[in-house]
Amino acid sequence: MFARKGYGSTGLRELAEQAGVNLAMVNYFFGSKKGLLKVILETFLAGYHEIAVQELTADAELEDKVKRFLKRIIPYIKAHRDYFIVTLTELPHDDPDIIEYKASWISKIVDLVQDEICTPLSAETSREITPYVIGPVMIGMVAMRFLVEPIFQTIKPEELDVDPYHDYAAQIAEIFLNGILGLRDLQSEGTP
Amino acid sequence: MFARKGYGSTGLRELAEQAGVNLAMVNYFFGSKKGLLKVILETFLAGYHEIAVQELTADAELEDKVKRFLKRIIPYIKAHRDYFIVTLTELPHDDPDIIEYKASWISKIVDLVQDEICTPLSAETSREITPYVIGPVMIGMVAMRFLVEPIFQTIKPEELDVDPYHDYAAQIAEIFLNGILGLRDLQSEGTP
DNA sequence: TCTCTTATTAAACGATCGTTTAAAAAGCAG
DNA sequence: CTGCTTTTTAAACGATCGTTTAATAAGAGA
Repeated sequence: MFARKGYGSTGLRELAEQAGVNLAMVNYFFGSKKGLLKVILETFLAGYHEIAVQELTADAELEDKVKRFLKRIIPYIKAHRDYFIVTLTELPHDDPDIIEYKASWISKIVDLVQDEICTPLSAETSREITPYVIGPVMIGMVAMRFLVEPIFQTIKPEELDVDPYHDYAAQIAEIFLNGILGLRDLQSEGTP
Repeated sequence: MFARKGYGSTGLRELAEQAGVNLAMVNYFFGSKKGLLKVILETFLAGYHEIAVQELTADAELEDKVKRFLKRIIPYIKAHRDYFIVTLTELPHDDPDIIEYKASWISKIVDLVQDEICTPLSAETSREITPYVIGPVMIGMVAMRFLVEPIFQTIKPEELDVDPYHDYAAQIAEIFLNGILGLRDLQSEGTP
């Protein structure tokens, strides 16, 4: 409901009703409405970070690590789409508590991108890109699709039967790696 | 206030107070709270679409068109950051009225990307990518930075004095064009 | 069974929500 | 000034908000 209607527009009564529990249970278990939001953020970001650590710190080439990361993170986002949308769209909102909480997670991911992508990248190529550029670029490439998908379903209903995410990870990986590495063969696997 | 607190969490009384007008004026001029949201969406999307038309339908090479588009659209988003955040973060929310309204704009942009990027791309290279992939990818690359910037300012306050968007358009253009074209010279202009 | 902790409930709290109303103020052509 | 439209105001509308309270029910260990 947070993902669909927005955090602020979701009432706890309707939420409790849909969950099949009493209204007071929300505050009893989560402390407050914001506490419920925090659990959503925590759940998604912890899972995201775990995948990033596992795939990006692996002992492999930069290219393979990025490919494997994308091949895992895209199904992860797809499976937890609502949590992801909440995490993303509630990002800039002004609660200092929430901001600082997310900052602690994102800080870890930034360090990871720095060590595992930016540093190897400047060694392999002559390119110097900060994680503050490349991080949002990578996430943005992957993520925006999920945000606009409800609208795409409105304007493109005839192709809804085929999986729009077929080979999506491979396509994103190729574009991203081409983008940061500068040169790649056009006919790589996964893309027609 | 919509960008900072979220649409649903923003009250019209506080909004009217910050605007220095009477509460009833909002409904008098905008009809409803949702009407105010629509004006924000209309304003941003109309400006975005206009830039896309001007730069992407120009008589030039695909590469130049994309570069020029990004060089204009990034300052545009930067200048209308709040409108952009509202347009983006209120994207998937479930009001059919809002969904259909945005769909009409995004449909135009999708057609533009199809005609001006995807079609020329499949001619120049052997690559077939739909606008439903490449559109979100391009916007996502550009946009995510603006979403996470408040958090970056928390975890990276020491570099706040330098403009984080210096050469940003050129960097994004290079990564994106490398990404979709597959091969590019590493030492292009604008990137150290 | 008894005791103590945990879970669940209905009800009410004060506050704020978006919207509407009716009247006053301002603006303006004739 | 006069008549008429547009703008602005204060007040109130009913509804819903997140949260709390106090009482009851359920559960679990001794």
